[in-house]
Amino acid sequence: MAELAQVSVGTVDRIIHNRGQVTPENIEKVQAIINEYGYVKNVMASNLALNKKYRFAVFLPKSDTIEYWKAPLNGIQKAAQELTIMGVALEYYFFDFNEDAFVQAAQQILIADHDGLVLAPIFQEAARSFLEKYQEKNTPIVLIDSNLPGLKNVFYVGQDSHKSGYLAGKLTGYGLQPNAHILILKLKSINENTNRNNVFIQRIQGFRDYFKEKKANHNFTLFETNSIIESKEVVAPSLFEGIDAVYVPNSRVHFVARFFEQHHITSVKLIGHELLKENIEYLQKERIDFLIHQKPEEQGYSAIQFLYKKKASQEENKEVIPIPIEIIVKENYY
Amino acid sequence: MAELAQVSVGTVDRIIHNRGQVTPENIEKVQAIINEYGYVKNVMASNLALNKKYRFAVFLPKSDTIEYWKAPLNGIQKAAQELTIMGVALEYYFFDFNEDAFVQAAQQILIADHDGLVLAPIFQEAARSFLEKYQEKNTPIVLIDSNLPGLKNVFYVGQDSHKSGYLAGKLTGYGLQPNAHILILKLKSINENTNRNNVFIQRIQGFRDYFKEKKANHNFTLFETNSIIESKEVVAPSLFEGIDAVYVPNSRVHFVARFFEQHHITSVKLIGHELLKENIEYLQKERIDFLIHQKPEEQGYSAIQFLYKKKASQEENKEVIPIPIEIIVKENYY
DNA sequence: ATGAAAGCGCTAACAC
DNA sequence: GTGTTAGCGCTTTCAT
Repeated sequence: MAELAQVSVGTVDRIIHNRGQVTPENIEKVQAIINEYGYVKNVMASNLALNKKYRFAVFLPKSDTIEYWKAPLNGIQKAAQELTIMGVALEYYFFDFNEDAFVQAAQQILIADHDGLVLAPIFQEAARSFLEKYQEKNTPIVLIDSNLPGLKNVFYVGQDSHKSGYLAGKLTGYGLQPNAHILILKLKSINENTNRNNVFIQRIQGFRDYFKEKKANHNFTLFETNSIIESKEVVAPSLFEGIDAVYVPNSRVHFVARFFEQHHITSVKLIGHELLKENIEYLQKERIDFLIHQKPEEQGYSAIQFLYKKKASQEENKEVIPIPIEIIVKENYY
Repeated sequence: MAELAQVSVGTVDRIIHNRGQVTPENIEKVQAIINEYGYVKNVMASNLALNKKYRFAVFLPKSDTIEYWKAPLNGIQKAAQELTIMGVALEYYFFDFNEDAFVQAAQQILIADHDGLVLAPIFQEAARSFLEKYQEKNTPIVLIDSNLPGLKNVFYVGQDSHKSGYLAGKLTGYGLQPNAHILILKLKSINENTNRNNVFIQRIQGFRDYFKEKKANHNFTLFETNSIIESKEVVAPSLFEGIDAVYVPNSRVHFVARFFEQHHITSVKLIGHELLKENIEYLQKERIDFLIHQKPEEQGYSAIQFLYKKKASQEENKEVIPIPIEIIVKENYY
């Protein structure tokens, strides 16, 4: 910078980072030049000189067994790649999908040393007590996928479950006749006793709220079941008799689609969540009408970007980073 | 890099940029180390040393009078801001929405000197002859918003009009009864004689194709009109009698929504394009059911990012950068 | 064919 | 309180 015009680089530096030790006159002189010439610091040179390193911990379920967790990981890796030149390095802690494994990984994270943490708080209680200890490190924490309300100093990049259930309600209701019969089919999954289950519950609540608010006079009927239909036997086709639309609040809507396919059930609308491969397959086959999701890759991506910005002190203050809710049909999937 | 392990920085540099002047032995030695240690060049240091500047020309209609053009400009500015530290500077050429102004601006661009160009080829013929001359500069060109087929060495970041019309067909047809009556209402606009008009034509074609392919047996009826309904008088409410759904292939769907509002026409589905303020207003009021768009900010953003990557030779080779087609309803607008 | 050295813009340690 | 200086990793020029 044009320090030549006035003083030395040292002084300018002290002023810019207001480390004090400068005469008011000088600080004014330099400020004037800054304003006049519209000086902006060269981030690259700065980073080069600082040679800063950021080490973030990523705490997620193993994604080689559960497709659902691949997407956020992809986003995380993409962000990591983009940010390596900024000195960002990730340390992964993957756990098997059970509470013991979660707790064990948590232990390791506590003894390790990082500049930030992103985690999916699958096991609510375990996550809570882990985070309480972790918070003493005074290092930013970003929750992903499902929230853990009531913790302060914890950021959230994830879905708005109630809102997406509400949207599902809208799409389901759109074009249905009055007195149509809707079935909410909550298929059991490994998430049954986890924090993810709250996501499904909130979606269902959102779904119901939509009809309560908008179609109250339409005499909709809502069933709810926890049946599993991975094997045909568990559910009888009769369950779907007289039903006009089925809403599956978790990612298992493809089971229903397959069931329809096998039993030649057509003309029942089918709405679900998440772009899992199998869901896409039935979307393409036009067995599923709508899939709703909040780009999970983007959640992972944003979480890492957020941590970086936070550390590089490029402001970034909001507590919740919203991810748009997207509507996917066969015709706009790509 | 670990040149210390072998030779001097100079030699390493020559190898990395293969400028020759190196013994095969050395090039092998260094290559080995590169592979082993997974060396990746520090882009920031590189840029610092190179002190490179990129100047891109942005050639768009004035957006202070036409809301439609604000969005891509926003995206462009966002990208510009992110890339200033990479030495990117933009030069804007805005023109009034007429061919003369377009041609005049084009002249200026031809005499100026840039490292890349992004433009909206509103006036097809004028744009064509301009681009033919511009291509001699041998500098990358990115088309935005509407394509100009048949030009080579020209990239496109924009919408897929046929596909989005097709999607509009799907959403319109979803939930309609057989024998429903659909009106395609093409409202006249300033774009009538421009390349943008092709966008609308292609959307309509996509819309029709959807019904041809999927609902042929449903006995849909399609009307088409070029009426303007900015003043009430032009269109009579009777036009909408017996109509179940209206599709407006351009961004003027809010005129229809307002017309419905004024004439208390309800229970006619309304589908359109673009998230203009006024369209959003009627989406919120539930007068418009669906709005389809391909994030125009993202188009602008991607265009600039593309140019930068192209120049910084970070590969980037595809000719068409796809922008997802998004479905917006009241419940997922934010 | 290769090495040495200056400089890109900024930071931080040190000397005055 | 202020100036000087080395060095971040890379490019480029100039000797050798």
